[in-house]
Amino acid sequence: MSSRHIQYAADVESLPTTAWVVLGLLSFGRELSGYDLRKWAEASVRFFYGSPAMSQIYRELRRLEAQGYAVSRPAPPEEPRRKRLYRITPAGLDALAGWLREAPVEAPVLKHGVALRVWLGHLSDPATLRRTVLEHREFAQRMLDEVSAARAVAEHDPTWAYPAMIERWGERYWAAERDAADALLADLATLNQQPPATSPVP
Amino acid sequence: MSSRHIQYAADVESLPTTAWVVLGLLSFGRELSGYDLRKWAEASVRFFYGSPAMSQIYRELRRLEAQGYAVSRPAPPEEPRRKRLYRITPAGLDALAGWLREAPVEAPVLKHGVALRVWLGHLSDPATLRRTVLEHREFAQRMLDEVSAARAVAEHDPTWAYPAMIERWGERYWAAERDAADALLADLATLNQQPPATSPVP
DNA sequence: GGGAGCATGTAACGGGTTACATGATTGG
DNA sequence: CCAATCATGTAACCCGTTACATGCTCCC
Repeated sequence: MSSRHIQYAADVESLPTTAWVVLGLLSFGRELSGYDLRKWAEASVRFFYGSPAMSQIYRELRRLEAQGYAVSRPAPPEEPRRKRLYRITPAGLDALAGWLREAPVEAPVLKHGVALRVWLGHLSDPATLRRTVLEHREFAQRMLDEVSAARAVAEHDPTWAYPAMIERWGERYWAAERDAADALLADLATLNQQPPATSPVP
Repeated sequence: MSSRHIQYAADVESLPTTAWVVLGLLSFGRELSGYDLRKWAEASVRFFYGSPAMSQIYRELRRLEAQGYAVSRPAPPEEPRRKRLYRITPAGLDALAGWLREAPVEAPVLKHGVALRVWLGHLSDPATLRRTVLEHREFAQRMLDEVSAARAVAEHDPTWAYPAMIERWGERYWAAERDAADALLADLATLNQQPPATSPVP
């Protein structure tokens, strides 16, 4: 109803990024349920953007459908389970492409509880710190293993070239995270050797 | 008022992590204003946990004081500016140490808008993708420079051993982030060379 | 004089979480 | 038969953000 001419954005009540993530999953062309989307997000998006809660996914799906960016239908009776399948619309593809073109890229968000704890090391003890970092090292290794497994699946198919590329990126990221944990463990060790630093013979 | 005997936690209506971050800043012993805390967070915590909004810091300070974890006083009249200075209390130190000892370490939160965009590369174009990643590369380099500068300040003082250690960790983290961006740029380049991949001689 | 930075807040909003509720189907 | 998984939601909560309001002081 506005008198302005706006090309791509008649009604863009700008959606939260999570909505674009969900629409992004649908943009690969498959018809999926909320549950499916969750599983897939756990196996892909999780490594670089976390994975939204189920309830959040359902909310975004309803919103996307209200916006005309997706359509849904109940699964046909042949399907054993009652569920609702979502598909992206041309308008949805357009909107997603427009978001990619125009929305400014937000700075990456990092909340690193392990770094926070070491930073407050003066209120902790060496053993606890060491254990915390070691657990994180194992977590990073696990993430690396999982993202590697995910990548192995969709390799060599040009349709999945970009997801595969980001999975490679994820491998590098989590390998670096593991290595940084190792370096931190080494730093912690040298710090603990220092206090009795009245070294007899230099 | 409870009949139970609970050593460290008579009334722990568990605070959000941001409150512990603010209390953590105060745990280094200085008496600071909300504004001071914000500046300091920008120069330290930001590199591994983001930096909360001013309004959030003020809110947490009020809450910490209500809990008895911090006390405040107006700055003395000698100070040119009207402000309120906060100091950690023994109870606050106790509570923070208790949190470090007992609270489970949350998994690190990562929301990487650049990875998200490349993951959706099929809806974008090579030039845009390349520019996005390049900008991120520069962002990571900037973060690296800034954390290095911060580290240079407090080096070699045992009081700041743990913060310095985390600044070293931050340098590794942001260097790795920059290198991962470079690797991603290389991957993007090879992908763009591939489409005319009817290679004449294998 | 005026802009940059100092300093403290209030108000509105909403995104994303956990907890809860419900019920079907599959497979050991 | 019973647990795990599939499948979809509602309700409450609150963290954290942006936008706004206010006024001071420093320095060019």
